[in-house]
Amino acid sequence: MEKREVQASVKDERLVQKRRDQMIKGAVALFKQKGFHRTTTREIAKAAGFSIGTLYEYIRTKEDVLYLVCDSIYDHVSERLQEDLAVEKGTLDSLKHGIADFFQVMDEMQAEVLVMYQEVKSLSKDALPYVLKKEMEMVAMFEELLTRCVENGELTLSEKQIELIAHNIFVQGQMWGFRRWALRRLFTLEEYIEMQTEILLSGVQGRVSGAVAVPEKG
Amino acid sequence: MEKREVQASVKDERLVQKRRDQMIKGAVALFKQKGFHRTTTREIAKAAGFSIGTLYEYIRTKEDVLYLVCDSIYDHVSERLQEDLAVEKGTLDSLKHGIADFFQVMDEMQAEVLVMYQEVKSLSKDALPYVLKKEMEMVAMFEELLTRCVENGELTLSEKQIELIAHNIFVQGQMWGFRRWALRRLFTLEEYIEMQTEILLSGVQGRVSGAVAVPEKG
Amino acid sequence: MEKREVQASVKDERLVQKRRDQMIKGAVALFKQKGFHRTTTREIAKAAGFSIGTLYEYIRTKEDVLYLVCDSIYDHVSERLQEDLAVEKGTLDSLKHGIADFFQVMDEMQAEVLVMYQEVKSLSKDALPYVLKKEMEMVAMFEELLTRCVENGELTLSEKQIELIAHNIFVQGQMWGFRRWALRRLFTLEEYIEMQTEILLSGVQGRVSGAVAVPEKG
Amino acid sequence: MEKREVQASVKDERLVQKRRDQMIKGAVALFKQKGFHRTTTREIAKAAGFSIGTLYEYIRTKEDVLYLVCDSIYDHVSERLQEDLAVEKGTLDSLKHGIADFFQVMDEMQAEVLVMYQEVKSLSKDALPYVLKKEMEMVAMFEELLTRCVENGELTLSEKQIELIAHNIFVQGQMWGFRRWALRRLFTLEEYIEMQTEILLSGVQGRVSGAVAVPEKG
DNA sequence: GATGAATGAGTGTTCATTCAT
DNA sequence: CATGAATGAACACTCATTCAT
Repeated sequence: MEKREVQASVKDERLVQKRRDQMIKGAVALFKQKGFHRTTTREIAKAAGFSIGTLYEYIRTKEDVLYLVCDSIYDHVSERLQEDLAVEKGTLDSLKHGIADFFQVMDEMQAEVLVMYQEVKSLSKDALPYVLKKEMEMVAMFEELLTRCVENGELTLSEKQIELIAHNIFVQGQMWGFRRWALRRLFTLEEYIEMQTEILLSGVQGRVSGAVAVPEKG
Repeated sequence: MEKREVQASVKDERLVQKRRDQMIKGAVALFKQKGFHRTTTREIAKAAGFSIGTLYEYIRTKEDVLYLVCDSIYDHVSERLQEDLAVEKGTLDSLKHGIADFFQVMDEMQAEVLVMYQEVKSLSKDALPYVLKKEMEMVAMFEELLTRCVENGELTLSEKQIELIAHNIFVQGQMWGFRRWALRRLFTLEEYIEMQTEILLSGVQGRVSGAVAVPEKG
Repeated sequence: MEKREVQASVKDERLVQKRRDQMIKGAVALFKQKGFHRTTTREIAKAAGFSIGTLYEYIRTKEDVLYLVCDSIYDHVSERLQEDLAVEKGTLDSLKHGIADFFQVMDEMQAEVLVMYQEVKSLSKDALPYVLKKEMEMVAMFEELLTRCVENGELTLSEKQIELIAHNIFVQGQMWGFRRWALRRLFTLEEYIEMQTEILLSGVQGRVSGAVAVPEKG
Repeated sequence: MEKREVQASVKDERLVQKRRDQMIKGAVALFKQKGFHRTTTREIAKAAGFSIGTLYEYIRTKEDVLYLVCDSIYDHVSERLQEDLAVEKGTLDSLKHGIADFFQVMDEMQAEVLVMYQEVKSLSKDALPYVLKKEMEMVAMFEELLTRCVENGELTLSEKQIELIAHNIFVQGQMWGFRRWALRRLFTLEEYIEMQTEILLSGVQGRVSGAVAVPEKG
């Protein structure tokens, strides 16, 4: 997908990237603490280590910062997931691995995910669709993983079920990020990964053998 | 739980309630449209049908409005769920019914849920814990439903599994509300309810007979 | 002509007028001193005797202040000129009287005229045509005075000459306002009025009979 | 008159002149379009064909650019008028020629004149008197032309009348520049020149003999 | 001499909150 | 109780100017 460009006055691309990285890092910390709206551009500049004037050499509006943050998050997550997809297997193990990886990234990037999750709606009508599309792409990665398993005969799932389960995985990943105040008291990340995967696959594998329904009938 | 009081200058309790209802109704519409931060107190007053001066007779700060909105939403949802719990059954059907009901409420109150979901973090350190506690109470209702099923022998689940699944149900309910831009294209509410329930229970029921795990072991 | 409305948040029309009068008065003084661009809205508010917040209850943008100033100037000048036109004479004396009156107003409103003259171009594409139209109306008043004299046989002038002379009168009036740094050293207002009128009419009357110069010599 | 110096860091005088010419040319175009205040130094630099850093090698403040522009305009106009004065005649025709020339320059340099006219007041207390003096010098040229005619017996005018008429000529010239939105619809430049000259001289000649109107009638 | 990244004081504008009527 | 005019702290954003390279 085409990158939605955020205009900078400074020409040196390397410098732009460096400054934006500083910016994003500072902004995430602030947004996490006080949210996008309660954070001022001056605070962002300060956290990034430069002046307000310099901040505006690299963005055009405050919203650009938010967009840059969201974009960077998705980039990181996508990159990680792509690695799992690269291994062309279609086995249950590769699926499990993908899920575990995703949950792990969500754990590592907890701050960023939280921010993104609560602030996307603040994006303009211009940037929102772009970010949403990125999200769909990530869901699509899980659809891909699931489809491969189905094609491999490891799972029996309808198209719609694949889509729903992909969404579930995605949301459960985010859930670990933004409900950690509740979940952390109950589970370690490893437990969470294991238990969610188990629930997911036990329900889903059951469909392979039709055995699930038996007790209900019996 | 103790109600966290929002102070009003007006003494007449009935009037206070009436005005706040007007206020909440107007505020939800506005928050849904433009979010808490982009909505001004003047707009809230106008949408509520009275002047800015009057608004401040019934609240102390803008944040009070948000708190009132959140509180009202939870009240509505809780009330609805309590009805399901009231019927002391512990059958799978009653669980299914509870889930369906919850998803339905989430659908009906989509606007409110969305608002609450994206704006809670804007609550002060004072109000946030109170709202979070309410959320825990709702999750606890599902734990209760699940526990009864386990006690009734309809399901076999550990304590931790109950808690996780309760969270899952809750999050999937919210998911219908705030991911509807993606889900609505794939499922009707009925399909969504049916499919999610199926996945949830097939995984979970499988545990009753141990049949699910077999393929994994084999 | 339709008044171009400047929107106010305050409803009480009388109050709006009062506050705007304060505002205009303060603004003219400031604009005269430092020009529109170098004057801050805060300064305008202070000069008007209220806070910056209050200022913005009566206008929407800084430019509104400029428009209000221009509008008010034209209103004052027009009003004064209308009185001269009201007396339906068409004599040379009535023309002289009109010119003298105009120059006098320009003298009295020197500050305002200077401001308007130097700052109109700062008006937006929205307000500018409206102000220009007002200016044309004022020129038209002199055309009217001149036309009556021609109809009365007091002067012999072509259509085009009437238009040009009307413009000349208008510009000479302004000239007294914005070139006073040079003119004041040479003439009193009375002298200026007398001499300009003489030049104007001697040239113009001369066309009728050539008699003009005679009485002066005699 | 002493040139008011604008300090430059660069020593090479030829280069300084070259860069400033580029600068003035670009600045006039921009000032005409958006006025002095709405034009940024960056825009000026860009229009001039070099960087902001370079711009500041040749001026000290933004205001210097305005001064340079004004100065350059007067230089051009003066130069042109000096040519007319050089021919030491003192005839009515030479006066007419001078007026026509001035109006023509005002037409050609319309953009510049407009700019200068509307922005002089933005000059600092330092530069303003200098520019005003230049203006007086130009008025003085017309005084000179008129005085010669009087000395030659072609006109009969008092000192004060000479000064006033010189001002009138000057202002009517500018008027063609900054009121062209109104005048262009009524007159061509040629018509304007002819009609203004006629009015001016008929009034003024009339004083000599009262004969002015005669030829027209006869 | 030329460049352009960095700076931060300053600007127009908004909006939660108060309080006299 | 209700109103809405008044307030001013706070904010996003701009731009003239500097200076290290």
